Amino acid sequence: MTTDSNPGGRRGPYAKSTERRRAIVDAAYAVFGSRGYQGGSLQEVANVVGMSQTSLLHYFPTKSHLLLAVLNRRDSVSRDGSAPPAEETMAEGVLRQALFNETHSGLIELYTILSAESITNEHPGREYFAERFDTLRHDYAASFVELAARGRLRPGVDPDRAATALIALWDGAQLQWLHAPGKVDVVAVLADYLDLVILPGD
Amino acid sequence: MTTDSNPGGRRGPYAKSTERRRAIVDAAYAVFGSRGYQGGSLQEVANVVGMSQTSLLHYFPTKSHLLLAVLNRRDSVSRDGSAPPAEETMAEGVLRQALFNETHSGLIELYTILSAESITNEHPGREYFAERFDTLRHDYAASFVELAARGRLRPGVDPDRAATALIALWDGAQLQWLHAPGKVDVVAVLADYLDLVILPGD
DNA sequence: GTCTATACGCTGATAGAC
DNA sequence: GTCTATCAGCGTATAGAC
Repeated sequence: MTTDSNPGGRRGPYAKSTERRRAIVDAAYAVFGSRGYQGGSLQEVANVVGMSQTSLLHYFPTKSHLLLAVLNRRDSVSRDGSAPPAEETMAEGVLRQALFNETHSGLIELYTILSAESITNEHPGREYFAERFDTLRHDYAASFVELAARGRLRPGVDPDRAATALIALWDGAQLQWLHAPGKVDVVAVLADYLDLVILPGD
Repeated sequence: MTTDSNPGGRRGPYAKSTERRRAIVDAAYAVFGSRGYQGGSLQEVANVVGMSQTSLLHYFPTKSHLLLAVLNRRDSVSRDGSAPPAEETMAEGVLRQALFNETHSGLIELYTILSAESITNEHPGREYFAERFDTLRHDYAASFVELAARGRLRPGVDPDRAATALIALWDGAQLQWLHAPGKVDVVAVLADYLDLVILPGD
């Protein structure tokens, strides 16, 4: 079983190469996270890795390619927090992830800057974020529908709009938190909303 | 009565100069709004105005100065929507403004991109947004406290966190709206939340 | 006040030696 | 695979003629 990212397998001749790629993406993750895509440079990424800028381009032909690699890696990073319990409600999952994010501000910075930066027309991350928001809305809406079926969604609450609201609340609260970490409690804000919308179980 | 922006008064020798400055800020507003601060260039702003890039620097010595002028102008632009009724509740004001924003996407783009971009350390707009969020939280919290005093705030809702949530919801919903205008209804999302938190009057 | 000319750094990207 | 050398282009900003 071979993949594009590791065609030779773990012990193959490309093992070192995939390791190097991983180190580059790690560095780019940090650079783009703190300066944005437009604000970060390949030179700076190369410095972090400890290689020349041209060597970096040997692994990723263009800056756009590197960004897409970072974005695809982001998801796996964010899931490394702790083993998610097999049986976990949507609300529990949201709060656990929000709590995890508090200790990984680099992740939030990357997400916040790039999701806003990518609304410009030619930004290479535009499609990624449009699709991501679509998927998130769909998934959370499904969770709210499920709650409604069990009579645990507050009457009058629309599942689709609640999904949009939950995501919006999360992103917006993180933005404020990045501007003033001491003045905003992201987890509490999310918990408040979920308590408001989801009725207590039996 | 003289001000820094118009030291000679309306008919003074600086009238043409202030007019020119206004045109430049208008152009910068459009350019930074669609490409961000880092993504936009002085050359592009100059092209929109119809002057050389160096002439532009005659009015604003650096790019940072221009950005600050744009940010300070932003507020007056956003208030031009329609004469706000003298007696208007906080909720009505929020929804009216959100509705106005729908027809001025450039304003939202500017705000969304710059508020995220400015979380990077050396961004010239950093202070502006930190203070802006502070002021907004304070103002909305005061409105929620007032509602609570009249028994119109849902029991258990914390005014400070509700203020943070309202702003977060607004920003986050606009971000999603910019990525997929047809799939997100910002006004509806805000109305849902306000209906949930504010109890109906007598 | 407006322009041309220009300085000078940094950008992403290419060519080619080793 | 990694490097040096180098490219062309764009960025902000300055000097100085008119």
